[in-house]
Amino acid sequence: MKKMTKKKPDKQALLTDLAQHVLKHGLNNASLRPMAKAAGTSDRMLIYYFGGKDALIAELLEHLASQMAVGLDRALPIERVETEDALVMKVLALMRSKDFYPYTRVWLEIVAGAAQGMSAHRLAGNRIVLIFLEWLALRHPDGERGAPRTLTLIEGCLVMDAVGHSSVADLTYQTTQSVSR
Amino acid sequence: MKKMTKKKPDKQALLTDLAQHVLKHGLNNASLRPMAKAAGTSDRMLIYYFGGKDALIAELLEHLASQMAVGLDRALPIERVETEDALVMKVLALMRSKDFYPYTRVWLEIVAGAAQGMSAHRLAGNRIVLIFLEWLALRHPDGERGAPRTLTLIEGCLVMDAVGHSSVADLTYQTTQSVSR
DNA sequence: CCAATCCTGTAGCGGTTGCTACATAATAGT
DNA sequence: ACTATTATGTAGCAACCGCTACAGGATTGG
Repeated sequence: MKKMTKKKPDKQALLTDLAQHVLKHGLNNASLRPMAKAAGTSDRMLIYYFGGKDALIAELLEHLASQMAVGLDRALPIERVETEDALVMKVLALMRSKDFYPYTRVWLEIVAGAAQGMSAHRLAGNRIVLIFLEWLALRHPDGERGAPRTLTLIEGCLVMDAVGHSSVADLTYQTTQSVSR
Repeated sequence: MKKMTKKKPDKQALLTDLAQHVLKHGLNNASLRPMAKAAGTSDRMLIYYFGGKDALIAELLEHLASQMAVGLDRALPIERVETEDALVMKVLALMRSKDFYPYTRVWLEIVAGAAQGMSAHRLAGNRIVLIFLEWLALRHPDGERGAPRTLTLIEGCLVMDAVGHSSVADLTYQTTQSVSR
């Protein structure tokens, strides 16, 4: 009974194609048949591999989180930035960049889904924040002590960007002058 | 030819019921037939009144924005709060409250939709931010100069909340001590 | 009162959704 | 070589989607 020989045919490759499709077309309207076509298979096979759409989405989100992690690591070297403002500026430039923005977009979908109580989204979103925090801590002038606040600020900026208020977002770090706290 | 007598039968009342349904069940999965049932009509009539689903959603988002505005005004009196941190704390408590959270939830859906390029969502989201900024400026210790940064911070906190990282959100204002900027 | 317009219910259309039944081909293990 | 397991295509199902055609009822202007 040696049945554990070939369990995963190429699931990883499949996931990469699926992620590609979702990054381009969004997570909400991702239905089996279009995704299957994008991955070069049939809906029939997707369900065969993953067991159902929910499971597929869960694995896909997990994959996206990892992919996002390596993208982050590759984008900015591990070295401390002088000030929080400079760090926010750099990170925002990355998140808005043509290459990375698809991830930002699907990230916001994950957040919305999590808020609606979808557990897979909540799980993946939670992990992504952890990844991000760790990543930030290595570059933040205050290390892991400063990362949470900075991340929160960045997320707020992404929200502003999404609804066409990038200028509001920029106001939060360009003006370093005194703010009564 | 006096045809302009009864143009809007009760559209406003309809919108209120529709909004109620969306606040409870989410914006993404809002399809005509369930919404119609929630509003006491038929999908047939919804399309007759609004012209189509897209137009309905657009009007609905507009309605939600207004409803949100009055909700905000009613929740906190117009008086300046001592510090930014205290203000953030108060606003967050509101956004997380049982009564208001449905709005927060659909707000995140609007943001995600806007990021996906849905114009109605972008429009409504943009307006909501303006409403929020104005509302904040009247309560912020620094007035309209401090509102943008505070709003961005709050939005970031909402994102953290959504994915189960409220503690990260709270770290951003509970610790008022020095942060190198 | 008649006719024109407005309102609304019924039924259905063409499309998509996730998923399954069935048959078959390929690939093993012995 | 035979058999058991795995892999994959074809066809289709029941449910839902937004929307429309049609008909009849209600209302209103003349």
